[in-house]
Amino acid sequence: MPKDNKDETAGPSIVWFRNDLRLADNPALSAAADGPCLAIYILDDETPRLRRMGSASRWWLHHSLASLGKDLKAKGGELLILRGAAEEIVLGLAAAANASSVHWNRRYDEAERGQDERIKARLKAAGLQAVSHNAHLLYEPWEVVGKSGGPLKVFSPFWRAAQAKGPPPPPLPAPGKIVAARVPSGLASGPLPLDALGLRPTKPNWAAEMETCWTPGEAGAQEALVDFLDARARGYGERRNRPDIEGTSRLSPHLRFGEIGPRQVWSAARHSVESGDGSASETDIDKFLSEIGWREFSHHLLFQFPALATKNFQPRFDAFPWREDPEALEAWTRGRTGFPIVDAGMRQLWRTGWMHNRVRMIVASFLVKHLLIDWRRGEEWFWDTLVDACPANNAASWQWVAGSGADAAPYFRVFAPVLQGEKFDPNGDYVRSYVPELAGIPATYIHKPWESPHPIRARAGITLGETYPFPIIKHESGRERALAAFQSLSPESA
DNA sequence: TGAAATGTTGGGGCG
DNA sequence: ACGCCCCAACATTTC
Repeated sequence: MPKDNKDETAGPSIVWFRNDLRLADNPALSAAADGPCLAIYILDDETPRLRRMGSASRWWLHHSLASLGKDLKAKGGELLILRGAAEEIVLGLAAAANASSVHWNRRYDEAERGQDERIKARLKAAGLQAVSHNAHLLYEPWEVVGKSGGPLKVFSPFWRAAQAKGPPPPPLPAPGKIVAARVPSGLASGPLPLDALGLRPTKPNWAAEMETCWTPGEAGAQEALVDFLDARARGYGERRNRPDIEGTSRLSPHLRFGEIGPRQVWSAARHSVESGDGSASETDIDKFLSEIGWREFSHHLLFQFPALATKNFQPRFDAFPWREDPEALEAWTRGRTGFPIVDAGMRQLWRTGWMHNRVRMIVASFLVKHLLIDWRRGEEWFWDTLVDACPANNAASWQWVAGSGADAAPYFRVFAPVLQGEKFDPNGDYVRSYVPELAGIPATYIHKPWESPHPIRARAGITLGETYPFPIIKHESGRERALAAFQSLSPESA
């Protein structure tokens, strides 16, 4: 960045916040905050082909923007909230403010990249600097390549190649002080109060419980990371699979909105091992960082294959005989499949905007294999209901489970909901907290209430088919039907 | 980052 | 004492 020869008479810089709602380790902000700057966020529901953010994400976004606004103000800056087609807004603002440069951190979704390219070209044509930075990933997708120079389609070689590039650069500090430039008047669409975006639910306030279990914003993200590394990272390799305990970092929505960046996570995690004051072992931390690796891999795949959310990565899956079954889909989304671990997961998602990763695999496998419903229906539901819904992770993970993805789970891997429940929620505590009608069933039967002796159900106040559903499909027959359906596809080589 | 079926082994009960 | 069966417990393969 031309720092030294900055023309003092030139106009302000603009920093355009997107998926990077933080002050620290934010290269675009640091570059723009060199002098007077305008910090903006644009809610763009208008540009064609841009995927409209889901409901749960919008709730999160509201609070994250509120937090960012406060944090900027504390440094002397100001966050301008805008709404509309970003291309016209950025160009219009840059002209009205007589800006000298516009900075942003890169996005990796195809439509978003296209938008950024168009804006960059127009800004440059207008004689401005338009500079993109990396805040979202440890390594740019195009930097990690195989020996032959091609994209890597299997996780392990990908992650090896990425790590072989050496440690990522250390995170940047937050700017010490920010000078807010004067907001030009007479903009076609001027700054709005945050509430005017209407990001929060109104009619039924379905976000009530979400308010109690999340702290959106940079401070909440840092707190989550520190809590995790200090107290919960020990034994991560095992504990991460247990939905009944707080064994994961719960950083996903913070990473999604860039309230914390992967370089900060990487640096803090490595430091906690090397300094010896973290509780976790080298193995635990490597396992944790490999989850960051999966996030990188998802973005790598999305970059190589932009249609990741809508098209099978393996074309042979185009012939898959998916079923239309609105009733089964509804039972799945509402957590009424009759399989307690599946229903608990779907209700955790609905109530908290998040689901434990192990349970995500179980419910996804159930939708795609037992119900034979297209993975895209699941992807769409998750997109709307997850606070961490991300174009890369959500699509890559669904394709992974369906078997249609890169380095995907083999088609014959069908999760058995009862066994998974018994293995990873052994006392049934997770089920009890999200399927309260089963609370009175003892651990022996909590994952298969239909097998419990009648007196036990009576004592627990359960009448199957009334207070809790019968399984909507028998596991064994669902499994066989799924295997037959997958068998009908042409082999991988074709 | 499965599950189920099938195969193998080895200890103990028992005729 | 010996072989036989049963069946965990583990290992392998098949889907």
